Amino acid sequence: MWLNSTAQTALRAVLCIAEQGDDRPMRVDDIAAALDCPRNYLSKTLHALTRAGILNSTRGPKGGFRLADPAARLALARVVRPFEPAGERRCLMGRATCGDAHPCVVHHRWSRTAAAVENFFGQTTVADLLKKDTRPRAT
Amino acid sequence: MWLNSTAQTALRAVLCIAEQGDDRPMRVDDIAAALDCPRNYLSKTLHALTRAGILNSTRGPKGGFRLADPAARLALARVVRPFEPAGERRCLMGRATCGDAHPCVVHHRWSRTAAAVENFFGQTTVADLLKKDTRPRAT
DNA sequence: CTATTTTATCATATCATCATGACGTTAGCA
DNA sequence: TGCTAACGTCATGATGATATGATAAAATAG
Repeated sequence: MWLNSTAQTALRAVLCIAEQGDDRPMRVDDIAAALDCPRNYLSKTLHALTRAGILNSTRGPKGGFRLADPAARLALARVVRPFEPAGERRCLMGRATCGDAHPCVVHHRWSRTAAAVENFFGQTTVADLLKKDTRPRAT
Repeated sequence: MWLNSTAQTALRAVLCIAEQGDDRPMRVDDIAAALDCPRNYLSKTLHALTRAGILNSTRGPKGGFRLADPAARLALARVVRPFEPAGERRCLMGRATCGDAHPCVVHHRWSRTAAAVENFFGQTTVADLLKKDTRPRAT
């Protein structure tokens, strides 16, 4: 609905790594198996997360990926941002110049809702998602 | 950010038609000129809006497009819905089975925010956007 | 009926995203 | 040093969204 498939995979991969909590790095193949997603494409995605400072990668035997920061410090926004289209548009109608100064017709009505969404991604951490919910959960 | 370019064009086109308020239908070429967008692609988009019951089209001289319903009855959700990807996903992580019964790890946290967004599109009408704002506006 | 004006549709091109497979690079270990 | 396990990257293809141009179909005017 709101995230492209690469961003979804990134989120799921980060959760997968955070979930096992282990100190050992987790291998691409294991993550790919857990998520049931293509290995090489996942590799590229994980590498992008590494460049973004969200994961650390180590090569060679016993290598793999682990979180660069504790899950409680990792907001979903950081995980998702590297996979958003280049010139991330804030304007619902795609106007380049839209802002508080030169708003499009929807700007003032939309900006409250948009802020709520940004707040969700900015405030929710990976650790939050690992906490057991009151209801049963999966993956 | 939230709408693909076709949906943005659809919204702008509907606003353009609603804005002139005139009883005469508005021609594709005029709308395309107003929005500065490709004529034939816009034609397809307008035709999709017609199939969705949002516009009426008439062919031949004096033909064109006009709103099927008064702008006050036209929620943004109706304008945008025909251009959303086929199997519209509610789940942030793209899980097919995600719902209140079998939630993914983000479901309960995300659903409140998602509801706010749906509420925005469902409650805001085209007429709302035509009202003058307290601040200066454009397009 | 014919010409003109307009929407409707088709075939095709272009581009970004998603995905695959092959190969290169680095690190540990004996 | 040389083997092997793992990440890193490149070339290429598949798919869907976006866009263009040509042509068909409908309605009006004369």
